[in-house]
Amino acid sequence: MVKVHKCIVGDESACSKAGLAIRDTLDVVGGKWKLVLISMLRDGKMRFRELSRQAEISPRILSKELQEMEMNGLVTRTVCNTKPVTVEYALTPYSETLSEVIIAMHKWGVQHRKRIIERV
Amino acid sequence: MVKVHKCIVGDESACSKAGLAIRDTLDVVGGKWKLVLISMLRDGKMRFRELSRQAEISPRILSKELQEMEMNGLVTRTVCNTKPVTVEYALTPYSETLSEVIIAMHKWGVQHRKRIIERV
DNA sequence: AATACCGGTTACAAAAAGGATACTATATGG
DNA sequence: CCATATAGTATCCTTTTTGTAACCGGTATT
Repeated sequence: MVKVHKCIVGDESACSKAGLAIRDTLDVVGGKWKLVLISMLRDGKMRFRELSRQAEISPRILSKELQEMEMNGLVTRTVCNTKPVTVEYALTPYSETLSEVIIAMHKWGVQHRKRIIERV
Repeated sequence: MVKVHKCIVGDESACSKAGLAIRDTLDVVGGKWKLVLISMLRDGKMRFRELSRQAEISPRILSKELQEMEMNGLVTRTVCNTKPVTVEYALTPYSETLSEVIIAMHKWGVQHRKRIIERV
């Protein structure tokens, strides 16, 4: 399940110009939910239902997203021996390499919202 | 065409937990192409065909993406009085507020690719 | 006239993403 | 026995996104 874009050797310029690195990142963390979920999990581990409710994401999609993120080494899935079985999702250390991205996007979202609202 | 997510007043916690700011950012700059195009335009203005060829993006999609980015104040479109009419697309000053995001994603893409390749 | 380049648009098709609903199975409390 | 809660899965369907191919109007070259 390794995803990296083809890059012709010696064609560095074209590759970098076409935003190869950006596309690699988007392959792992693109889409509507992954960055949002990671952002939420930064406050601490959460259970499936909890994530589903707070993000308002359907179980089907949530399940799929979490599996993909697990495969990419971004989250761990832990089954707990509780009365009704619960499952905890938590970020891995590797996911912390994404913090710059998350923080930058969070900051931008906040300032952009201000910009939009202030000029009503 | 203003896009910001609803946020119930006084419900700050739930909103921030659900990654509201991240979603706002993704609304403007999410999808397969916008960040790639901005990243390319950071090296200087480009014409329509140039962008289309280098990014390997079809004219239809490119046109749509550029229009959306123009509406969001991220790029400018300038028609030039040349032999066959050419059109230049360039980043706006506002788009520079995205540079942290772009740089972070670029860096992550590069390091992630390394990580993937080194453990073949 | 024929060709080719520019910046697109139109019509159509395919694929990916997302969502609604119901349902599995286990277990607790009433 | 019934309701509720847990974590999902299965099925079906709609929406969004992306792509392909052809084409237009204009200009320049051959």
